[in-house]
Amino acid sequence: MSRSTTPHGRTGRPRRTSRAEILEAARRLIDRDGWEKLTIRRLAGELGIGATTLYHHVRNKGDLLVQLLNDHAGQAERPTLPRDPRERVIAAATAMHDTLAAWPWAAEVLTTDGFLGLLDESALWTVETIVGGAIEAGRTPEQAVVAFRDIWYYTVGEILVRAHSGREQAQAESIPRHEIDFTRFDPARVPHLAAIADQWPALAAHDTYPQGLRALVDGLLFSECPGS
Amino acid sequence: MSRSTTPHGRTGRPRRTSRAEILEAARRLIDRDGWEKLTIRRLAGELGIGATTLYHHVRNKGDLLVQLLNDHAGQAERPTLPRDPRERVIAAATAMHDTLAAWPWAAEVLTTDGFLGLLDESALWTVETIVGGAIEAGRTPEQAVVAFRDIWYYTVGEILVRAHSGREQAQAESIPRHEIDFTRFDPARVPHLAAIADQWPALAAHDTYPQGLRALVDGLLFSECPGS
DNA sequence: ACCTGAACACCGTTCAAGT
DNA sequence: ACCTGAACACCGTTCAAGT
Repeated sequence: MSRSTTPHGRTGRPRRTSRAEILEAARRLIDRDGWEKLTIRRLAGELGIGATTLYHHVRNKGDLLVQLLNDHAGQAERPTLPRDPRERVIAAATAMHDTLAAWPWAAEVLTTDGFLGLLDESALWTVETIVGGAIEAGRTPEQAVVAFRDIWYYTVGEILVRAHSGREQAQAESIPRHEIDFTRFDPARVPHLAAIADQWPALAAHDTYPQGLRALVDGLLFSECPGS
Repeated sequence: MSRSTTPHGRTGRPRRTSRAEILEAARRLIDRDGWEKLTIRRLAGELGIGATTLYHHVRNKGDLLVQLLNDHAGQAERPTLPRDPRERVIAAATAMHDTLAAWPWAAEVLTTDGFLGLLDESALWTVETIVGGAIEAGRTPEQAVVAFRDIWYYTVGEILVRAHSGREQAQAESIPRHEIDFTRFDPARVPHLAAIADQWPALAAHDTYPQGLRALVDGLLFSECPGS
């Protein structure tokens, strides 16, 4: 009982670096320098410890990311869900989207079909809500799973495209981002692109996720002409 | 006229490494070792030249990928397009999808909103066809661009998720892919997931791109109850 | 039980020099 | 005009050793 500060009752050298400290430092690093800069070595530097010490707290870099992700998902607040199944599916998908959009690196980690196995329940309520809503809308469980995956594909695609677009000025353009030369379009070969050329940049700036989501949900779950 | 073998009429040391050779070696490397292994250094090794020599033919790694991508897109054959606008949009999106699915790294490169500026016309016909089809279906040019982008998000998401899932055995799982433990789902908290748990792996194996695409296209372009 | 430096096997990219 | 080795500033990860 003389060591009430070591809860596990372990003996030996007291740990100087906690899981919470590591995740906090990682978040600080991401917020300050961008998530591309989150490396094992830099994180160790941020913590003031040797790079190799980190491997006593984290299995590898992937493990670090998964821990960070679950922590992030756990902190996001759950919206109140509408009764109507269509609106409920949309609310859940939007919550999923917004949580990931705030931390685009998470989407990168989650581009894995087995990603479900890595999430804890604080993040899984979105999946549950979408599948449940689809079933309530009259789909079979199989169709509901397919609907979830299609919504997932759309969501992750939107986030990744936007995340990579956003790094424009942040990164010293490794892929040359020469402004799109729309005048180059040959009206004879690509007439619609040529006609729309000058409006494209303005249109590309819009956030079209919500409309696209509604279209996808309607097509997946309510294709028999919504008339209620 | 004494140097008809140097078409540009240049003088000096003849080039030993051509653009075609570089792209061919890169393809060989990708096919043999996987695209994660395509590095400037390995590619140079494959060609039997110094890594730094490559920088006389390629601006940087991003430039190499874009060249490879345009080359790949140029070789893909164009399907005959249906007259019906819905089927035409779907055919174009599917062609886009299939071309990228064969080379998933391309999708990674293309997760950039400015990607259009990097493609040449052999790849742009899909964009043109989708935008044109949407307009023919009665959408405004603005809506047509939004529709294209939503289809693009869905397509790129599907490919990236599948590409990263496929590396399961290829890569020494850096992110732990412990088989999803579906029994862990608490029926009280995630009832639908718990109920569907045992069927999930089988459902996840299915290719749902075509159905999802149809749903999205219907929702985007034909939401006013298709009854023709 | 916890932390460490040195080392391994890599990256992309630049620069001054060679032919 | 083309090609080169050496070097710079990084990676993730492992291992034997220290406290």
